[in-house]
Amino acid sequence: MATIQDVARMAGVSTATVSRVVNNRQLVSEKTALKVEQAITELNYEPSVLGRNLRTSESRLLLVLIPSIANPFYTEIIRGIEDAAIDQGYNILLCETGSDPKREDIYMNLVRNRMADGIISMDPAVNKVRLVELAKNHPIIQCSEYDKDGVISYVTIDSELAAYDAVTYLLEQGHRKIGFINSDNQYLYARDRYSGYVKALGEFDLSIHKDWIVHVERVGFEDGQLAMAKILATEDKPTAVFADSDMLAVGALKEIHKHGLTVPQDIALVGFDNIEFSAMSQPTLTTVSQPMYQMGKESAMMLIHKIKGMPIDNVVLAHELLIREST
Amino acid sequence: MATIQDVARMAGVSTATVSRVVNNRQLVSEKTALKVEQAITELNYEPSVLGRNLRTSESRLLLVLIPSIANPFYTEIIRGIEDAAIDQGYNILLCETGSDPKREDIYMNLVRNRMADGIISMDPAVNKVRLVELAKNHPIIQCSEYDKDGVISYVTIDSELAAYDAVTYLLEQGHRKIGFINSDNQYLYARDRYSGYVKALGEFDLSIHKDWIVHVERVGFEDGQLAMAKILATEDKPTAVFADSDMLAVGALKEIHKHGLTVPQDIALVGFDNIEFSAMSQPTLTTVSQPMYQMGKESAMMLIHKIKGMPIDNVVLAHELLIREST
DNA sequence: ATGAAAGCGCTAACAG
DNA sequence: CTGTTAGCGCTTTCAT
Repeated sequence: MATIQDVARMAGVSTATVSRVVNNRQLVSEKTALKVEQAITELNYEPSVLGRNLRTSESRLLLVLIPSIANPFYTEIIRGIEDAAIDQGYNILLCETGSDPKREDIYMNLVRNRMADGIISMDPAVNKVRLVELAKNHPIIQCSEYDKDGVISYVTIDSELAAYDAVTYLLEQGHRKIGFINSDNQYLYARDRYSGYVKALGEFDLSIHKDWIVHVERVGFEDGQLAMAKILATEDKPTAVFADSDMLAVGALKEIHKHGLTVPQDIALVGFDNIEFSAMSQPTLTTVSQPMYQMGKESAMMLIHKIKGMPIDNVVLAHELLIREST
Repeated sequence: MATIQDVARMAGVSTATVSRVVNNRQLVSEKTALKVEQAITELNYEPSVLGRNLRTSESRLLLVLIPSIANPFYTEIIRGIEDAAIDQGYNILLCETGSDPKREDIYMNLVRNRMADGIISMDPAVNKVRLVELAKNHPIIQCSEYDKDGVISYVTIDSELAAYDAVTYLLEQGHRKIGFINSDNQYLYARDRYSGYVKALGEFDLSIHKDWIVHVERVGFEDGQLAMAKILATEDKPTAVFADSDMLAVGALKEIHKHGLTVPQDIALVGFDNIEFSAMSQPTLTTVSQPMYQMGKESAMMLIHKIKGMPIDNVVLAHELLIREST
């Protein structure tokens, strides 16, 4: 591996000149620049980012914390982050935490250690205390998940309004018995969506029917199945169900079919997130779509601005109800 | 940000001693170690990996190249890589290339620049020339995809045998008209699976029926739909279809339903990969399962061994035919 | 336009 | 057991 020294020696110039050629060609005379470039190709020289970073103390690497890459919800967001980051000369480091504090620690240390310049956290289960602590000294943005009162800047949608819109749509379709498969209340978005659900029912003078509300710990296919099984086991079954996530909805769908019922004839179903598969299921899923690509893009830009010391504001983006075959 | 110097000064020792406490506590007397640790917590010191890496010229970072994180096939593999890597004191850098040479370049440069110690490539469309070139100077492993004659070590399954097994199973079920949705022939695995398909048919004295074989450019849901539409448009429809990937199979499933046909009664369907969704579709998909977690684990271990200069051998793992509702 | 020299934060001989 | 010292590869004043 050739170093800047080797190039300098071969070109008969100083390392400073080589560095200039690599970074600011215009500061060097055409003639020497040519000599240097020749040496560079000859030696197959590639500057060591390590040396450069140590000197400039920036890595141009962005950390993206996600609980699981298996969750398709994050796919589009990440694409948005990536595009914006690369456009700004940054690369991203995808970190799957599995919501495991140990893994989180390893990755958070990467920014402490100056291996990365900042973090975009999308993990709703992340250790908030540690994250806030870290945010004191390092640029950190939350995407999708957030704290209302928090010190950490965020990009998100209005979860309460989104749930309100979905449930209101079902009500307008004539449904009066509406079930709700929701995430654990430890998550702010779950509490927000619950508020939206309650508010929508309230406007139609409907009261809460506890049996129709099921909380799940994880947001997976099986959890959706189990939750739906519980709802179907109630005496007075709902005619529509709003699920907090498409993964849950797809699980619910499977369970409904298993009971010999049809969607949307027997039970209407609304999901959340507009993951790729929600358009592939049988029937396709009505769902609340978040502007995921844009969320990613916005958070990357916010983070980079923060890294550069520019002022930033929280961003709340608009959602959209996608009406498909399941309602 | 405190540096090792600050800690040394505060503890009244040399930087070497601080370094020892951080890396090899046992080389330092209990008393001084305590003093140093006190200073470390006091100053909230975190060693800079940049400095360390520059010195040791290793980053303990592994690059994982995938075409798309959206493809669930890679999920389990990555989990395997991650577990093995973390266990060995390495972290992984997930790089989505989108099979775009420019993106690939950026990521490949990361190892040239000594930001990463090695690469696990899972991109079948990766620029082979560049990869082979890079492999001359840097540790690189291919996972799932590979070159038979190649210089790059790999972990994979026997694609030909896997396809042979799947098609033979359909033949044993009594099917004689078997369609095949295959990836583009530029991919070695596609050619291998074609051989397996031909071989199985040959053993039952069946000849190739060109109309029943459709090649797709991408391995997505829509591609599966389109391919199946073509097959269903043939005069003499097959009674079974083998798809090169579960994503294709799920698309095919949708198309079959659209035509008012039933699986497996009218058409039996076999997928490939055993992605999570293959167990969620309606009906669930018979599929060829690759030992994805183990593939990931093996490739990570191989790469780390290679980085450490240990000798390594190619690995071919066993597949398994998972019989479910679609056949 | 170019070179000399200092130093980013760390580790690893070597010496004591 | 501990300190001294010499860099790892690079950028960036400060001179010239």
